[in-house]
Amino acid sequence: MSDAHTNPQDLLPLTPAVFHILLSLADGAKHGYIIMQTVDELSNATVKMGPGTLYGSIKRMQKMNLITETDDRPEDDDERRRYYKLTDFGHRVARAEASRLQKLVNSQQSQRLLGGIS
Amino acid sequence: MSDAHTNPQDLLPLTPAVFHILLSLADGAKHGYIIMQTVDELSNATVKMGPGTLYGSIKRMQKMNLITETDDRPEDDDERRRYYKLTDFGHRVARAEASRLQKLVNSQQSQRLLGGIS
DNA sequence: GATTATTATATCCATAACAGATATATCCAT
DNA sequence: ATGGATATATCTGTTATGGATATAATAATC
Repeated sequence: MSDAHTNPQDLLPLTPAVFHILLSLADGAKHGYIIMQTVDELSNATVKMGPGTLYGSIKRMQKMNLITETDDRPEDDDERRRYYKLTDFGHRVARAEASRLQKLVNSQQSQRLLGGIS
Repeated sequence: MSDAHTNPQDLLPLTPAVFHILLSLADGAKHGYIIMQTVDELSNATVKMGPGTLYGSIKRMQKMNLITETDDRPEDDDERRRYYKLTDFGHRVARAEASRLQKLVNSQQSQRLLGGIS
């Protein structure tokens, strides 16, 4: 569709909200409300994602083909819930962003702050 | 002034622009134009910070007491240049943000993307 | 069974952050 | 002296975010 020829690098850097949503979906499909809670936990309550940011981001991420809605759900599940999962492309983009951040925090400059190097 | 009693954690998460500027100042005072170039290099040209973002961020960061302007400069230096350095508070905040990101990329979810864990 | 709190999605609006264009002026090399 | 790079600064439009509000279904309590 709109990816395939798109280099994941071209989407970097991701906005923090988008990256956190991708991260929370890394271990499987989730619905919006759980995504919010996961982000809260994952970030030790540092990142508080309100509904505006969440559902707005979800819409944009669908257009970018980073995530798709899935019908896969448990039986007798709350029907209000809408589940989303990573696309292959979304997975590649998430990996690229994780890698970018990893390099950043492992950089000379970051290590100087954290460690430190003299 | 406005910090001292402020917990660095309260300012997290930093915006990417602010964090990159703090990072670029981690090894010493720099002037704006060099900060821009440093950010470009530091991010492997992924983050391109235009003048609007740079000088706007610098203003905000001064108000937040993350950086201060310094008179310390080489002799016969281009007088247009304005040098900025980290405050102690800015240093602590930068360290806190670096630490937060480090935890994030070392998290279960990130490792799953990068590695991976099954 | 009625009532309340929680879960869940969605939109709206004000603000903040950002990207890019424009402006201005100095420095440096040719 | 002319032109290109350096350097700061502001302005404007766009995007992202946070928080409030709305609505309704589910679950818990009484």
